[in-house]
Amino acid sequence: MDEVAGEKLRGKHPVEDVLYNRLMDAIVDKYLRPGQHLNEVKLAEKYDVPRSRVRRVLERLRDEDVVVFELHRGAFISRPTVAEAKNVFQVRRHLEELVVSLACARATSKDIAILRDNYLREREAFEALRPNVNRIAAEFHFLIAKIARNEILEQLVGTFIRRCVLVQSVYEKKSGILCLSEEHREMIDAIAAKDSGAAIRMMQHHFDHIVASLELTKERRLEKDVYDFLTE
Amino acid sequence: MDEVAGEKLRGKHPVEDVLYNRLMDAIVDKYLRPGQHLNEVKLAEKYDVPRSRVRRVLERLRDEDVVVFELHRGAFISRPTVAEAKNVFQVRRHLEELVVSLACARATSKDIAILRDNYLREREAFEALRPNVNRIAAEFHFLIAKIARNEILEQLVGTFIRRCVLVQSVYEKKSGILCLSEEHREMIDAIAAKDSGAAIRMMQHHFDHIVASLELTKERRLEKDVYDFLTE
DNA sequence: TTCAGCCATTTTGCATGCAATTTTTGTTGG
DNA sequence: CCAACAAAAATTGCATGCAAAATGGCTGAA
Repeated sequence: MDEVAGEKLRGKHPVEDVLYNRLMDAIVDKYLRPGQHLNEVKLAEKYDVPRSRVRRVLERLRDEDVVVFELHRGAFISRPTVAEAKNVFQVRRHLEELVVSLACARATSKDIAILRDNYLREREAFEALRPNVNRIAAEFHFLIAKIARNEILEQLVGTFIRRCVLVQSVYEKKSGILCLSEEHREMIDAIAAKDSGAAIRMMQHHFDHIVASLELTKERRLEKDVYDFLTE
Repeated sequence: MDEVAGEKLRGKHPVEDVLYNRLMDAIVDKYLRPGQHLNEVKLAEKYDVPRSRVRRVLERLRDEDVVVFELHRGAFISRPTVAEAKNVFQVRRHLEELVVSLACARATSKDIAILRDNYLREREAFEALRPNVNRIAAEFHFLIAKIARNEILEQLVGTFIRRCVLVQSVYEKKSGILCLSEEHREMIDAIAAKDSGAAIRMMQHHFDHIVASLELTKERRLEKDVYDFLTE
């Protein structure tokens, strides 16, 4: 999940990467929720970096559509609408069809081992009710993308995974925390067998289940909830 | 091709959009070729804007992978490698399969009319040997993306179209300037008939032909060619 | 003549500071 | 007591200026 590192040519700075990763992790772990305002000077003070760097990082996040800038109001964690949510998942689903197809053709036994390791970690985290299940599950999809051996696709899928986390952060039904790791396991088997037809079908079903776990009928506004917790 | 306009919320500025569009047009029209260095102060003087704005625009182009920054050397039009070229086209082809599929389902008669108009303009420009054929042809693909009515997909396809122009700018075989407008016409017919199966196949063949028109066997370095014309 | 090493120039990277705008708070009048 | 208005505080947007780094030219020695 760290396609950020190792970019010396661009005007990137290790300090910025730290802040970038912290913020992104906070978003993926759903600690920072959509609608949240990100104060530049406070972030700058907290991490002891000049404000210009904070701003640079926020702009980087904006370019990934993870935060939104409002004129003279600053940066906010972006709050996808229902339409955006559907569109993002539609595109991601399609992208990952290509991903598994390529992964089936190119996966080595070592790749499969890495996937199986991820499965075990996800299962373990799920059973122990650890909060980082989501991150491990997201990593699974990113690992397949790496196996596809198309760097542009890999990077693209990475950004879509993060955007989808944001969507889930807003629209996920709290009730049914369904276990999706078994679907991951089945997909690994299909990839290992190089059965791309089966793998693509599994991926489609997998996304059907994920989207089904979302409440995409009405808009939700999270930032209000912060104050509305009294009125409900 | 202008998904830039109308974004007041982001910290964007009309003056920046002008420069952005100028640069992007220059790239799409293959006036600015890959490897070209972009001097910040000269651009700033030419368009009479502070350097900070030029820089902002260049960073925006960098985020679309159209320019590359090298540390303390500045911005260059990015020069895709053979591997990148293949990967970009692979992803774009797959994305546009989804695009036509959706377009078939959602195209109105007005949409079809817009496409046919584009076809006529492309054909006309082709026969008149006008240099803007490429831009019109690129616009065709963008128009279909708009018809698909998925804004995220639309925007994404837009960036991939531009990256592919860059690839063609480097790797296109000079010899056979083949006429692709007929394939566009056939695709319009398929979309009008709402025959998504046929439309997808057409799109695939279309991309086969485009990729076939590229010389993707060896790396090409354009900026060297400027000087290598003596040695060949 | 040629090449290595050094200095000057050019160009970018980035921190600082000011101006513009929003948000909040305090006050006054109804 | 509440609403409307005004002033102040906070926060962002952005231009300017300086420091760091790379390129190109120049001198001197082999």
